[in-house]
Amino acid sequence: MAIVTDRKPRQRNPRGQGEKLRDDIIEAASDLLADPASPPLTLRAVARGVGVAATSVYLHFDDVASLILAVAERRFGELAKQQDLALDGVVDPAERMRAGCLAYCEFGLAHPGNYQVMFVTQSEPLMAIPVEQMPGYAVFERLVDEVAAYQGLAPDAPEAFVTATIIWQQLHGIVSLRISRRRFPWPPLEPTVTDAITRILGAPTQ
Amino acid sequence: MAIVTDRKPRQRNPRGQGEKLRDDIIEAASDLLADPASPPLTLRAVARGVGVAATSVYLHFDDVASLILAVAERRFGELAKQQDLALDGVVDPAERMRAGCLAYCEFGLAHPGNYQVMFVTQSEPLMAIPVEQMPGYAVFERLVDEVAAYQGLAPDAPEAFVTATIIWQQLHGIVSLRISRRRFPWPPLEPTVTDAITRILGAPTQ
DNA sequence: TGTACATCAGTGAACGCGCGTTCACTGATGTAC
DNA sequence: TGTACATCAGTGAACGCGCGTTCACTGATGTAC
Repeated sequence: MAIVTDRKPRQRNPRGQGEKLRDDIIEAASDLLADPASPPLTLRAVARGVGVAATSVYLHFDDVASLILAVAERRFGELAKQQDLALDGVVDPAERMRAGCLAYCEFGLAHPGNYQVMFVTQSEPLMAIPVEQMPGYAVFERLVDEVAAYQGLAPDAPEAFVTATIIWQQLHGIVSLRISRRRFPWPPLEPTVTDAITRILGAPTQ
Repeated sequence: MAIVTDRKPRQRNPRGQGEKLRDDIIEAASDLLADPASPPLTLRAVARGVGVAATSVYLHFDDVASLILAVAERRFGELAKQQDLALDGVVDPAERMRAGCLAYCEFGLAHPGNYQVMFVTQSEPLMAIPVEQMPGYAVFERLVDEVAAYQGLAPDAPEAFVTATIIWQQLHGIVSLRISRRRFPWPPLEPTVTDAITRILGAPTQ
C-alpha cells in the first residue's frame, strides 16, 4: 500500500470539523499497516499518507503507540460489525457459534496486517487501559455469551468462560499461524473452523 | 535487556574460529529481542551488544532479516531440546502428548520476545526456504508423530496431520494470546493445556 | 453595519540523532620455500 | 632457521537519509460589542 508518492493536496477541514483529520490519520495508518510484512510505522509516513505536515499528527495523537492503539480499536469495532452481519437472523446456537467463529477468521485473514496490530504486544497506552476496555474485549464477551447459549449455561458460568477462552485461542491460532506461515499446506478454512470448534465444544447440552 | 552501555572490550577470536562471532551475534540479537515489547532490531544495536564494530556483522549476515531468521532457527532448536527433555522416559501416548504440548507452551512463555520472532511474518530470507526447512517444521513433524501414536494411526495418515494442525493452532493461540494480553485473567496454564488437547483429541483410539 | 479579537486547523523550517552501508585499512597468525 | 607472503578476523571513518520533536507562525472563520 501507499508509497511515498501519494501527496494529494488535501484541503483543510472546515471549522468545527477538526476531528475529521483524526479519522484520516487512523485510516492512513491502517493502510500503511495493511501488509503484514510492513516496516515499523512512522509518524512521518502517516503524515505523508494523509497529505499533511508531520507536526499535524500531534494535534490528535501523543505518539505512534497511541495511534496504533486507535487503529486496533477501530478494527475490532469493524470485526464486531462483521460478526453482527454474519449472525443476523441466525437462531440455531450451533450455527451461530460456527458463523461467528468463521466471521472472526475471515476478518483476520482479510486484514492480516491490521490483525497483527490488533494483537500487538503491550504498548504503554495499552497497558494504561483496564482489562474490560481492552480492544477486543467486547468480541470476547460475545463469544462467552454464544458459548453459554450453546451449552445451556448462564452467561456468567465459569465453564462458559473457560470454553470461550479455548475457542478464542483456537481462532487466534488459526488466523495468526496462517498469516505467519503462508506456505504451509493449510487445509481449507471453513472445515477447519467447524472441525475445531466441534471438538472443543463437544455435543450441545441444550 | 542490554542497553547501550555494555561494551565489554571483547577480544578477537583466534584463527580458524571466526564462526564464533556468528554465534555471539545471534545471542546478542536474542537478548535484544527478549522483551516482547522491544523496539525493532538494528544492526548497530546488535554490534554494540557483541562489543564489535557495526561492519563486523556483515561478515556473517547479509542483513537484519537473515539474522532474525537465524535467531528463530536457533530457538526452535532449543524448543525441540526442551521437548526431548520433557518426553524422556515417558511412554504412555496420552502422557507424551500432554508433556510435549506443555513443554511447547512453557518454552514460549519463558521466552516471549523470542517466541514472537519465531513466528514473525514472512521476511525475504524466510520466503526463500522450502516449507520442509522452515523454522519449526521439525517441531510440527514431531507433533504429527505423537498424534499418530496416540490415535493408533500411521504417521502419514491425513487425519493425524489435521489433528496435529488443530493442536498446533491451539498451542500457538495459548502462547501468543498470553503474551499479547498479559492483563487478561488467564486460567492456570497446565489445566488449560490438558483440557484443550483432551477436547481436541477425544478419547484415545488405540 | 463595522471592526477588533479569539479561535480553529493546521504549516514549515530547523535541530540533533541513530541508522545502514561503503571503503580502504590493520595487525596477528599461519604457510611455502 | 629465516623470511616473504597469504589469510583471517576484524576496524574505523565517513556518507547521506529519514526520523521524532521544537518552535514560532499563518490565514480563514466565527463572535462580541
